[in-house]
Amino acid sequence: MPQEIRVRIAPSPSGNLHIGTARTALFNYLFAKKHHGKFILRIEDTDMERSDNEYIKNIFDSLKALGLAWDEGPDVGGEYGPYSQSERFDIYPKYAQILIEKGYAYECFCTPEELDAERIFSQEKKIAHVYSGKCKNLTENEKEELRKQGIKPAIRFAVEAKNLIFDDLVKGELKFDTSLIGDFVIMKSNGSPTYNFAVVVDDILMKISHILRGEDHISNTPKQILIYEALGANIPEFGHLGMILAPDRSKLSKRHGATGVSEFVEKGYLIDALVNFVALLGWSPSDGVEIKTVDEIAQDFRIREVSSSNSIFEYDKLNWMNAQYIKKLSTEELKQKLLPFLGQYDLSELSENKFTRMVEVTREPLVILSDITDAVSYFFGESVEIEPEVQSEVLDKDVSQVVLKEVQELAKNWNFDDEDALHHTLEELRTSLKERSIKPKETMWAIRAAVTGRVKGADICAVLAILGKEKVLKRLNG
RNA sequence: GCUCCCAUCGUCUAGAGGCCUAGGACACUUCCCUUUCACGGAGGCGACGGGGAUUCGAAUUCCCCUGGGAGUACCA
Repeated sequence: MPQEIRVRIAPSPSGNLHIGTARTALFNYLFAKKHHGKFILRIEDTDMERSDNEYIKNIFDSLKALGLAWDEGPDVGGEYGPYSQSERFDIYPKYAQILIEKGYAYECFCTPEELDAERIFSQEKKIAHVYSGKCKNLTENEKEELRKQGIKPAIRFAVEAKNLIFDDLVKGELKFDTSLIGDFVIMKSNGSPTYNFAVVVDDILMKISHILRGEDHISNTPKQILIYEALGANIPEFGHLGMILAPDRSKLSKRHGATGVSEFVEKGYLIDALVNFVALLGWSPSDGVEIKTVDEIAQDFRIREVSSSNSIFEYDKLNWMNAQYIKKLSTEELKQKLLPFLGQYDLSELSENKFTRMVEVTREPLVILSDITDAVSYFFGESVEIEPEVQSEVLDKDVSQVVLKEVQELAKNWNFDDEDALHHTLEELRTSLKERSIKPKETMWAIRAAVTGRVKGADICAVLAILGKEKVLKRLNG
């Protein structure tokens, strides 16, 4: 690869940063990193009606959170700006004009009605719809006449019929018959460029060397290559990634849960886990070790080895990976990340030390951060809600009643400030009750059920110590 | 309809003619550990969509079918 490697991600701010866009961004970033190139962010906000500043901010924030720092972009600037398409409006007509002068484009005065009629006609004949090209050979006089009628022309690219072949970085050789494309519009009659034209002009001007994007763009590629050729520009390398599909093999949409990166974060997914997971959709590590940092992945990344098929977004593995990343967090880091999910509790009930201890003993089964909300509920409040099954399966049993009666008295003298001591105390309790043929398990369950209202949860000694004598006694008697 | 892309366990994938009685990860499952849940450890279940062709030999190459996906706009 001779020239400088320059890749870009060009999201359109019509929604929060989509997980699919995030993956495309990641692969571009990985490719740039691997080849010591530049990663560029360009905002395609041409469609003013659907663009929103709030989404631009979301895209910035999400990309940053993902750790995908861009070298050039709307906020940081760069040599080839501006990087917001809305600020580049005046540069497109110029290039359209050049194409007209060189005979690669022409003005089209067809009305939407005429165009619709053509389309319906081809549909009925069951052939590929191709614009007839009837405006291609309009004389100057005819054009002048049309203009006088007040018709504003669009500009169409005159497509030459030929076989177009290119070597896709992930799909391999791709072939197209351009006669099936038809002369397409590059400038709308309102003066704004169409997507296919704007991207090419921007990519040429920004010296983009490699275009890695979703395979939904494959059919745009021949049109774009034609424009590159007509403009006499270097044609970049293309690589089309498979799509990310929902488990039902349809397009991933809100119906399937979160689609935006920020939504995953709000649900309690760790951004590192998300990136790692998404990298594994299409890419696989050469050493078989799946948990890796972005830098490690970049070292090992080879675009030509990326899978060319679509992949399905399954939560099972994401969940597993998220749990792995949670395990790697220090308790201090975890405490900070957990805070947003503990809003409904009065944290002042707990000292800093007890709060830390609580996190330590409840973190093990966490899959997503928001799991903490439920996992920790019995630590707060004076009384505790007893689950119905716990009541009938445990508390109502005679053994439990015996145990609790015993404990209610004994606990008054327990040392709740020392977890180790508590541990010994309970061990003694188990052995002594065992002599009265009460199983250790039954002893522990009875206490756990009465104090937490559940049959599962954190180490019971830690729970008792964190709750403290007052709350425990109250619950034992409640 | 037309054009294009894709096709290995349920899912993500390894595999680029013999190393494959197809490997790994997640999920599922059995057992162990254990005061519960979980974690962890040791096993198990489980796939080359179908049919031709090339070859001594095909998951790997070619063709057809089937299935899935995408595009088909003066949207991006």
